Amino acid sequence: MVRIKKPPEVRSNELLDCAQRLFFTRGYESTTVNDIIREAGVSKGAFYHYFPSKEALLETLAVRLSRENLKQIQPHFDNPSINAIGRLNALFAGSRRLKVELAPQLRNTFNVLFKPENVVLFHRINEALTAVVQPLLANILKQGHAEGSLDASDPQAFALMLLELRLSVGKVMHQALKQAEAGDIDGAVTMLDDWMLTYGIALDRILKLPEGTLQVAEPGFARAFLTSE
Amino acid sequence: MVRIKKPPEVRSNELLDCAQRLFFTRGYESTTVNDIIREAGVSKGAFYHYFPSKEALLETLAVRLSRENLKQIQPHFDNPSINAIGRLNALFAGSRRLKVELAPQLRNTFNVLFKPENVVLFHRINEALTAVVQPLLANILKQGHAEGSLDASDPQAFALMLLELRLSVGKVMHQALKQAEAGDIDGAVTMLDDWMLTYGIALDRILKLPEGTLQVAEPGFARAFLTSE
DNA sequence: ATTTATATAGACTGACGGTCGGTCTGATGC
DNA sequence: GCATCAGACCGACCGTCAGTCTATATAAAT
Repeated sequence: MVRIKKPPEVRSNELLDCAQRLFFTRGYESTTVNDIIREAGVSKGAFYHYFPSKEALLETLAVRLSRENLKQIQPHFDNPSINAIGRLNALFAGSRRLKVELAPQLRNTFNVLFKPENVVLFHRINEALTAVVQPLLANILKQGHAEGSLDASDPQAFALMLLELRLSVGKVMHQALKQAEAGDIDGAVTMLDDWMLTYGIALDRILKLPEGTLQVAEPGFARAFLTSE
Repeated sequence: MVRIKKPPEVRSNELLDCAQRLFFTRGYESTTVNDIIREAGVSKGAFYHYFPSKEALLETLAVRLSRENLKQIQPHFDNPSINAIGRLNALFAGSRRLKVELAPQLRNTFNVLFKPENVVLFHRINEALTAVVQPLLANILKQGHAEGSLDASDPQAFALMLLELRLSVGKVMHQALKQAEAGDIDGAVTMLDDWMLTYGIALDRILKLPEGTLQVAEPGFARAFLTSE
């Protein structure tokens, strides 16, 4: 094979790109290192020059993804001028906008990440994201606690719990997706809407807020997410 | 090798036993099928006579474990004579008793299950357990909602969320264990106690109960769990 | 120009999950 | 007592895959 040399950063990013594309279509386990290097047009030696193992590549990828994700929602995290409730709602609104905009992609992502054979992929990404988001979320909660606008005596703990709760919504989104794909779109929409409602209620209660304070979803969100092309 | 024949149920249970022991000491990925059959004194053929794959064995094991676990806490689930709050507290008390009794074993289990290389093992077991426990928990919540003693408009959703929350405690227990093993026992005890407190608060709030109604831990629980031999 | 460090190639290895052809045993029917 | 059969059990073998190793091309440094 011809020997092509590229700046190291370009190469490793190319590898990450290919890996990401493959992981998110075929899944982590069933994507082989050979698949990745074939796709990237690179030799085994080059691959292992950049990453000590397939796992390490996954780790790097997870970090990259969570960094990218953070960049998108960062604005809502560091705006201490508005109060904590406002920041939380801005956060929800922002991620909602993102979700609807990228719905088709995101649906696919969800479908992949929640497949049982992709637990490893899911877990790594979620862990990286949690590591990045938890302290920021805790910060907002701390601000709110100081302001007296919400009640999170142990911000770190509450932050982790909120993130954990989010997973249950993820699970249900996945379930709804399957149901929608099976044809029962209305049933799926109703289910997801109900859950988002319950999710919002749970969050309000955890932070001792009047019900309806945190807006995690808006009417029509479920349908928009499940059906938009 | 000498050919020894045993009733199918005995054999498959032996295989499950060995697999369980190995998975919980070395981890899932790093236990090979050859390890299992060596330990069980059985041939490859026999193994694949009973289980179509290593994964299928894990699945069966997860189901077995969740069934066993359920048997231990079953009594607290089906006693509709007392009210829902009482049942929930009985459930917590029961699982607490179990935790302290089996602390050393359980510590080991936690340490294994939360290792990043054991996500698959963890996920399968947790999923099987959730599938079994969620409906029962939802039942209690429904009863409580009907009684008016707690507020869980969507029992299924709340049940899943409670189970999800439980995981955050699991994560922290693991963290505390590591800290304790590193020598900082007092720090670990304090951390875990704080989290259990916060956990209890979160549960109370989610179900709209006065703070302190649900007793997820008692003073000294963290120390007992972390230090008992 | 020569050395050194870095980047790339790709054949090769070892381990592992899984398969396959076959054997052994005990039960059933005659 | 013998033939037949199912299914428990054996273990050599296979294909795949992550990871290693040696060789070499290229750029940078001396």
